[in-house]
Amino acid sequence: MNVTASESAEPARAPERSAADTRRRLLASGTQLFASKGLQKTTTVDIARGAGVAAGTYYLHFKDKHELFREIVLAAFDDLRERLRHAGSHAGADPVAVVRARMQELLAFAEENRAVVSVLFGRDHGAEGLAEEVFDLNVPAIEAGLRRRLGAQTTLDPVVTAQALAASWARVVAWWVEDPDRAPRERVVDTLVELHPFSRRPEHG
Amino acid sequence: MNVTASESAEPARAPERSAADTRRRLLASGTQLFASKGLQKTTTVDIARGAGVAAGTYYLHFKDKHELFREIVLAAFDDLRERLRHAGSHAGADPVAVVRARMQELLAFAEENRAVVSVLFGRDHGAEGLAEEVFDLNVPAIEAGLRRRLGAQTTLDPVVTAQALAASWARVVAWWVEDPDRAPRERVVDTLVELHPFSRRPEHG
Amino acid sequence: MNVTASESAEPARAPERSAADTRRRLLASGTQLFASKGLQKTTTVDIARGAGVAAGTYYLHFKDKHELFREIVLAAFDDLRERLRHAGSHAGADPVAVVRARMQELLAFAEENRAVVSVLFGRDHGAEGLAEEVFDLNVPAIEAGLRRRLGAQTTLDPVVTAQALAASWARVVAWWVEDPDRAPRERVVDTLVELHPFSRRPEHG
Amino acid sequence: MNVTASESAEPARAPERSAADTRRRLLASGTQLFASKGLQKTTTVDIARGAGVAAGTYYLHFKDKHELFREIVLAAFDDLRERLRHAGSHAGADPVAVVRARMQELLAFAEENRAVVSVLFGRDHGAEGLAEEVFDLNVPAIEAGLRRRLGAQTTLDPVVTAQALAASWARVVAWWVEDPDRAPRERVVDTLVELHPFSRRPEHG
DNA sequence: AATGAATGAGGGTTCATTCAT
DNA sequence: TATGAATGAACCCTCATTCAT
Repeated sequence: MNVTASESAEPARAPERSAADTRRRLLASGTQLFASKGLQKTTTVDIARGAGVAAGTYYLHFKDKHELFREIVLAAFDDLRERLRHAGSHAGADPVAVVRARMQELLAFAEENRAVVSVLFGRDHGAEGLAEEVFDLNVPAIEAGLRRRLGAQTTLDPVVTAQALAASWARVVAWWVEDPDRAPRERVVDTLVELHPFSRRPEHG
Repeated sequence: MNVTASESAEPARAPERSAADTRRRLLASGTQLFASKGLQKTTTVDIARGAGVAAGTYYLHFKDKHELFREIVLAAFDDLRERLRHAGSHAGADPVAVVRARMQELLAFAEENRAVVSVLFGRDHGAEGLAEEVFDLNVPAIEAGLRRRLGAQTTLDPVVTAQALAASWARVVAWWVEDPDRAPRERVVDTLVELHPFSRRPEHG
Repeated sequence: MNVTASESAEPARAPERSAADTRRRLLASGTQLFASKGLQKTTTVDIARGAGVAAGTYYLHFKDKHELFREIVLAAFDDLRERLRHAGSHAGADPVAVVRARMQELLAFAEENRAVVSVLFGRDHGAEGLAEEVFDLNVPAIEAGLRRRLGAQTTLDPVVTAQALAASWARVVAWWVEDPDRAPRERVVDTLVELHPFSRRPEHG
Repeated sequence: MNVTASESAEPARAPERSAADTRRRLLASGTQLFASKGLQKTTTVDIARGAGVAAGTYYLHFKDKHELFREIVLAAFDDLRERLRHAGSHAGADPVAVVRARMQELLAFAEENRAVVSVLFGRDHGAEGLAEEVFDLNVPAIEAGLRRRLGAQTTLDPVVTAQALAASWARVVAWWVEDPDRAPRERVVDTLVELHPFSRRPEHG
């Protein structure tokens, strides 16, 4: 990943104004701007300026305005998905515990990546549907989990439920991230867990 | 204005290419386009063309590109809100029955106003937040209802729950309206009702 | 010109909403608007509205936007010219007395026709040069007067002097009319008279 | 930046199609067009074309249509004011000599900057009052000069006189610049000097 | 890799003028 | 005469993208 001329003399330092670094700074600048103004009101020139480079430099790293957005969204989703998977697999066999672990992880992620979460889940700032599409990719997984657990004994339609859950998580997390003082983190987790169908007491006694 | 039943004295027809009619056609054209391409990709020229009038005519009826959008959103929300209120007030005292009546009304509205629902609840098409803002206006009402019913005996935070519910309804309705064959209407209603906290069996036997 | 149903009972009154009246009102509305916003920022629709008629009515009375302006300017100049001629011819043979009489008349006219004076002499509001052209038509007359009186004995070029005088009168009158409290009318007259070359004491004794 | 006399080390030429150069060409093009057609009839596209660049390039250098105009007017007035001040301060103590020096400088300036003078003093081409406003800024200085010299012994009101003089200079210079053959430059100077109140022989003997 | 000036298509908006009623 | 909705050309301005250096 790095360093053109690292022999041994320089223990760690390198001309870290390298291409990779510029790319990183463009990503950071873009994330910031997309989170605050949305895709459509953010210009490539703004992004470049925010990264401290000239306008044309942007196009050495990304083929057009949308590629940077795509990159941010895809990387963030991959990261988040990985964290959620991991959180779930460590929670034991109790489905409610898994849900809780995942909600906790979701809010932790949100707290650490506020700008990114705004881009992913915030009300559209002209995102052209990418974030939404990627988001939809995860709905089937939710649906599968529901099917597995709920079986046939409820009136809950798994597809509809998956849509509902995904939307409520996205909304709550985006809302909370805007201002984490709106509610204590644990309260949010508790509520999301409680709202989940798995928390529902068995149909009969 | 209501020519349909005119006596006979009138020569024949009124200027039926009246301003009000053009305005209506612009609204229809705009709704269609906003639903399919979003606010930002829709041009005033498109809207005018869709209404069968010249570009400048748009501005005789709406002061700028956003006024038409505002008009659609505000009128639709007013209409919907009224229908929901009415549905609720006819459902008796059982809170679950109220929820069910409202979900039914919501889906009926969606079926009758597919394009409008896309604009209201669809994934942002560059809506500049108006639909979202208006939507938020309704969250407090949901929250108040929750507070009244849930009391202090649950772990559900009313604010968080309101966000979650509003988001899930919006998403489900937008998703369903895209293609009503995705699920039978009653199935959707049942699911939404079941997911609502009021359907939850009381905490203690 | 008028009256659909005037029998005889009404001695003098007539539906003075006749064509001539509409025309007059358009002229008045235009004068007002040209004076306050200038030719270019005034729209024909504004003029019509100001006259209490529909947009299209304007074109029944004036062939285009400029004809109304032309009318105002030409009529006002004719009126002013006539008044100045008359004032001069009543002032006797003393050239300075003639100048004084004319300056007095000019300021009287200005006071009575503030809006019109703004249009005629005010700083261009996008007047497309008509007022200026018409104004120039009067410079030769001033020049002729100077030639007659000054003869060859001065260093004053009559053409240059005529330009200078015309411009100073126009400017002073427009400036004064904006707010007549800026200087007492007689003071303005005295100054203009004093500045006129005829007030200059003879070259030699 | 000043390439003209570069040694030899430099490969050959700098990007002489530099921003500063383009900016200069836009200013020149704008001055030309404003002088001939006025602010309002000049389009930014015209200006760009006149400068040999694309339409959008205009906005890299000026934020809107008026900024270029402002720039021209302000720079020209600054320049002119400086030259007049300098001319006056070199003319000795005789007030008439000062006036003469300034009138000479004014006409020299006009001859060297015909287009700019048209913009500054020409009959309004829809200038939106900027030139006029800036012009007015100079009237108080004229007024102060008059007050100092004239004292209380005349009937001349300094404010009115200042308006009259400023207007006559502006008009004469604009008129003369349109076609300098209209009068020999010295003749114009002589006339303006003679018309100035300072040239007036003392009130008594 | 980087620069940054330049490009030019395209969108929103205005308004003088027309014309069917 | 009057109405007033409609027209459509034209203008200002933005910004994603290119390219010579």
